[in-house]
Amino acid sequence: MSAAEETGGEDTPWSEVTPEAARRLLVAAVEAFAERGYHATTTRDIAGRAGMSPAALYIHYKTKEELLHRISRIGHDRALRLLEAAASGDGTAADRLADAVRSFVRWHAERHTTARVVQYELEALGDEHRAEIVGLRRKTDAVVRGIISEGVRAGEFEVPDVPGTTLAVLSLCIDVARWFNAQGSRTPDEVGALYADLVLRMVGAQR
Amino acid sequence: MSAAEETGGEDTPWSEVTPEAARRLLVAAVEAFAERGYHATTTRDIAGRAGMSPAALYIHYKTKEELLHRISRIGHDRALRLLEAAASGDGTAADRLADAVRSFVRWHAERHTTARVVQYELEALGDEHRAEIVGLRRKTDAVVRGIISEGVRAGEFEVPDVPGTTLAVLSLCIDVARWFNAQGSRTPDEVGALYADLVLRMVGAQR
DNA sequence: CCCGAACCTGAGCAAGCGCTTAGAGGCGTC
DNA sequence: GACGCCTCTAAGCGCTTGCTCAGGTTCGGG
Repeated sequence: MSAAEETGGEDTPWSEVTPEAARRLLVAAVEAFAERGYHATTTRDIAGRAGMSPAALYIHYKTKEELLHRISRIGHDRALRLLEAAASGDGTAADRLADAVRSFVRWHAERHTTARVVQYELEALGDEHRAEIVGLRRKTDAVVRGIISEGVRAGEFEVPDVPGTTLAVLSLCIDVARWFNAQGSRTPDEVGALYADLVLRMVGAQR
Repeated sequence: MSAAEETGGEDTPWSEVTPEAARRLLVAAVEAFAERGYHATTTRDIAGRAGMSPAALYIHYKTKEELLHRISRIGHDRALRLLEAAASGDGTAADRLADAVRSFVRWHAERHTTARVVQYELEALGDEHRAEIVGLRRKTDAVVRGIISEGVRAGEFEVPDVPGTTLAVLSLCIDVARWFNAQGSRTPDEVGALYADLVLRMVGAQR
């Protein structure tokens, strides 16, 4: 089992959120935001799903936007750590790229509810919060570009446009959150394997 | 110039919408929906951008949702026609696939404002309208899967999972609408060329 | 010159929004 | 057993929302 897979299994997704009532509200918000979108979700809906009155929300969070920020922050952190774990593993660049894509995609499929909010509700954030998240996304981009660059330098990959290919690889992986359906015929593992193979083809790795 | 490129140039994007006031409202709605999202856009904002009073909107459209449906319908029609033009061209499967991706991606980049609404605001549609649009998307999927299947049958491509690869190719192309920025360093043509190359790699075409 | 149809506006309604406030209840501490 | 602290609720405030409607303007045809 690779380094990425060891840290990929996430048993208690929101364990960093305390107290328990705050976590219940946050989980309810993730569900609601993923289903309807941030703007179409009401604070009454979130509180209702958590079994509380609307006012209870404001004991744990200053605004509805703070809820989105917390979700986005934690999700981006986790996704970034998955990529960094894979990138820092040993093995060829192809191994590490496949590892990174596999665990990144698996996370986006398995936790597609969270991922949808994290990846597609960015524009609802306030200016400072959005800037913070954009910083995390740049780090994500740098990790993937790093692996691809190393593969090119080592002669493993054949990539004419490294930044463009990096963008495409990440775009492909992220969009899994949009279309993935838990009732569909593919498991997160299957999608991860398929995508790892496709990405190795994209960078011209000899497979 | 290929068949796809001939029909790809779209001079008067919303010429099918009449009268002129209805078109102005629709263009304003596209801009607003793309910037803020459907739910965060108010009818007052749309009417304001079109230089009219809020009430004027309801002379031309029954509801705000009807505006979104019209936009989505026209956009999906146009994207589907681009793909069908490329698919029905002559040339190898690789030629046609590259052609399809090139024009599809170029449309998503060039008209990324429209494409963003068309591709990412689907869930704001009412049930019957959404069902209609989902039908168009299935057609889109079938066109791409058709080209890839033909390439496999002709021995041009080497694809273990045709439906999965089709899904990935379309996902990759569609997501251009999300990240493409007109002020960025890449032109729609450049992105189209890059993506056509990447997709040929994904299907294992000998290039 | 007037009519009717098409188009548009100003004013506003009912409903729903994010968020606040006053106060009730539980709980460990002294 | 009175205390302060934390958590939560009932009620509701001020505002915005999608949408409506009575009435005004414009204009081609008779």
